[in-house]
Amino acid sequence: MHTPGPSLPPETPDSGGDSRDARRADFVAATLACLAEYGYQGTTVRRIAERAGVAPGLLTHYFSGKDALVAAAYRTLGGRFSRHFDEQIAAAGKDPKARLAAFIRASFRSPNLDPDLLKVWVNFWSLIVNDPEIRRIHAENYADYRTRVAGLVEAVMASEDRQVARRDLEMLAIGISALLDGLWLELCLDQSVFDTASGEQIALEMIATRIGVPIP
Amino acid sequence: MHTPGPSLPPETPDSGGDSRDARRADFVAATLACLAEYGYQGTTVRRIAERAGVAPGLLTHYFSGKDALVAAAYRTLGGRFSRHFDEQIAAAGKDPKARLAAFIRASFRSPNLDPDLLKVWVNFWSLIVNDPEIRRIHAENYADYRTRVAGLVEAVMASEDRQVARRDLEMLAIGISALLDGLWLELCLDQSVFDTASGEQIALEMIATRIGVPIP
DNA sequence: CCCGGCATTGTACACTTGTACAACAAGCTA
DNA sequence: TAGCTTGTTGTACAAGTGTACAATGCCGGG
Repeated sequence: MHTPGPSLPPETPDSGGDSRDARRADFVAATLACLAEYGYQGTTVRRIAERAGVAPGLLTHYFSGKDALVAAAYRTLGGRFSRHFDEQIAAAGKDPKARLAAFIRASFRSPNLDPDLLKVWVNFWSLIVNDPEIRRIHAENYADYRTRVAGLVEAVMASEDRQVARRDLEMLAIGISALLDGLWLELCLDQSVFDTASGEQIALEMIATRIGVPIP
Repeated sequence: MHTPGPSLPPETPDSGGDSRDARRADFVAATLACLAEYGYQGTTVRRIAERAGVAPGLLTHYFSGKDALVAAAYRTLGGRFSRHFDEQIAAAGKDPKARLAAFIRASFRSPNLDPDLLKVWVNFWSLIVNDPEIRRIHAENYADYRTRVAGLVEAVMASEDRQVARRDLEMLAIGISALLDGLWLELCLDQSVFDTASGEQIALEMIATRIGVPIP
């Protein structure tokens, strides 16, 4: 799957080389695939290695251990989501309402709502509770998320000549992200009750009425 | 902790006796305690037995295996929550708005928001994804939950002489339960961002504006 | 009083887990 | 080509997993 040899020797001590990062990315990809298919319980070092097409022992050569690999996978997935949101918002142009709508819709469209990714995400949620490192990453992700939501809402309000107190904006952001998380969660646990299109509509309506501004 | 001997021999084949149920309840309690303290990973048969003050081998005498015990624990916890909701709603009297408010408030008050119980709940969420039996139980719980929410909202609307289509009511119930679940989730993952009082307020405001009726 | 049937114990078993490590392969420098 | 570094393998190891089971204790009914 990969040419084994490194093309260049490490130049600086910390930038461990490009091929090394690519190999680490392979491990992360294999880990996410295993989490999606087998859950955290079934995501063993051996299965990850098998998925990556390498020997189990190689893991400790690229990561300090399984925990570090899982944390890296969580970081990667969070970054991927974040980038997806940024892209969709940017693609919506400059109108604040369109940007908020694009963000909400992005929460229910690929690659975010790939059922496999949802399963992975729920697994990470359960890890947050007990693993301090994963919790630290979550705290960052969640803070970024709330900041993003608050910014989008603030822009919409400003465009309507309405001022919102900072604290109200924060509460609003918590409520909106909770709604999206909750819809996401249930959609992940059981996709037979409602589908992504319904989830999108529910979120749009609830958020629009809450901030008192119709969203296109 | 328990008198070991059975007080009465089994009368009928299926009602296996009272003491037997009590013993099973002990196991369930120990399992929930372990889930809260160590997470699912750390909830081993040996630790459960230690918590219950019995030998590990006794588990298979009361349950077909660890999976069955965990499923029983999930069922127990869901039932406990459900009962808590019923009580709080009933205690609120007959006014539909007061009843809805009581339900929302109950979501953020003891025993529901005991941090330990939240940790347990998140662990179960991650199990739903991969365990069919747990998923089945969740489907029941979630259906009951939505029915309850829909009923409360419908009563409020009726008291305001407003009719809501069945499908709109269902979507409303999904949105409200998603909001509550999302707030619950974040409150569980990281209690430093907002507290239960804020969560309660956010939920009340968001739901009240959504259904267009102020909630006391 | 003894005895049959439970509840309960402690342990053994087969298996899986994450990690460590000696050995081999392969390319670059000199 | 020799030597060195690095990637990679396969396996071994200790620890821990859920479960099965013979043995023990203890009670109530005859």
